[in-house]
Amino acid sequence: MPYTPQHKQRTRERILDSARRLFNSRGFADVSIAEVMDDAGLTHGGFYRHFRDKDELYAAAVRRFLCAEAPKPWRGSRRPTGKGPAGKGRAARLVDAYFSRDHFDDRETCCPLIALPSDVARQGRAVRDAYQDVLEKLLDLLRDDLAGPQARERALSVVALCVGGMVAARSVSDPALAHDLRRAAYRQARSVLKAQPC
Amino acid sequence: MPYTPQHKQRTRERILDSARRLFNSRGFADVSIAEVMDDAGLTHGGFYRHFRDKDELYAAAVRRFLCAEAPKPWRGSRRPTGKGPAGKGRAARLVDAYFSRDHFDDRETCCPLIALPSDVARQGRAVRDAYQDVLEKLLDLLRDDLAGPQARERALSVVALCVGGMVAARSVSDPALAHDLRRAAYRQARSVLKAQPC
DNA sequence: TGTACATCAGTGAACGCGCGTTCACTGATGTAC
DNA sequence: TGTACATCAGTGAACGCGCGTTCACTGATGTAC
Repeated sequence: MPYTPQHKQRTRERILDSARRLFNSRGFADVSIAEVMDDAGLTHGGFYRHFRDKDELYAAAVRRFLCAEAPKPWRGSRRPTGKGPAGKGRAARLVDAYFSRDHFDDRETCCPLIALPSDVARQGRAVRDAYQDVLEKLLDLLRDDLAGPQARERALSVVALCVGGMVAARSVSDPALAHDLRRAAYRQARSVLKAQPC
Repeated sequence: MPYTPQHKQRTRERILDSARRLFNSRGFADVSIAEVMDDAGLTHGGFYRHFRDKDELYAAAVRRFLCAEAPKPWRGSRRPTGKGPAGKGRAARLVDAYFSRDHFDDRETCCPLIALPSDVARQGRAVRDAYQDVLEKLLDLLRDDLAGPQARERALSVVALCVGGMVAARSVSDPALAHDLRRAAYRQARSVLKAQPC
């Protein structure tokens, strides 16, 4: 058994990190396998030692966000503007980070939920499964911090606000409108988190 | 002057309708100019009598949704489940239609805001301008029906819920989760419409 | 009214290019002895 | 401990294909006379 199994796995992870960044910023169709391999420091021919085809790479790259150590916006970085109220819950910190300017600007390592949704909607089951895994992870993190019978419903609304606020803001050309969309969705999400079932 | 100017414009509109449906359901990169022209009953060579390049077609196809006579979900069709309360406002009827099962299933002639957002986010200015025009149209329709200083902010939140709820639901593989996302975003949007600033 | 003409929407062959995928190979490395 | 070997991760040329775009052309039609 030449090379250790760890060697192959590390290479695979390098390929996935490259794929994740390239797909996030340029989409599935506009990124070639050769580019991904080149970015990972390899040549294109070796690709098929690691993945069956380009679709399998896509699904694995979407899911990679979960495995990547401490995904940026989910680390609970603090709110960019001023100091928030003390004793903020984990869900609130997550939402702050999700709607942050940094996360908006970060096209490469941002959450795939906002980088790829309409791309993914047209893909096959494997890719949508991966997208769903990421979405459910976000949902769980939010729901853990909410109480009451409406917890899941409220968490689902917040997910919709996260995805919609960010993805619509990115698709619009006027930065002021983008900012307003992001802030309005953010405030609404925060208010859903705070609200007793009203 | 052979052919009437109307002749050329009608052809252009046929091309745009084909492009809109094909881009909506399969995205920008996966649809070829030849397919669009073929769908419009033409051959590919004539394309450049109508558009400078494929990007210009994309921008025009996104905007086409506004010109298309009575865009489906915006016509204020009634809520699919039961009879809503009488005297429903235009914004409420719009939101009902937007989140309807029909609109969710309609990949071809649905609103481009949910069919293309992450695609558009990676495109140049012209395409994002077109996307913004559609988004602002939706925003205006909602805002017209709201009052108070928070009207714009609330309308922006509803737009984020529309886009996020629908696009996330479409990108997920489990139909039950898709349904829950769509319903949660829908209820939240309705509650934002109803709410006095709370 | 009828005819010759100019225009230009639409045709279809051709172009260069980059893609996903295959495959014969190379060479670094863990294992057997 | 040292060496021969088998494995298989990685290389790079090659394949067939479809793409966006160009261009010489055709032929339907409005206009001038």
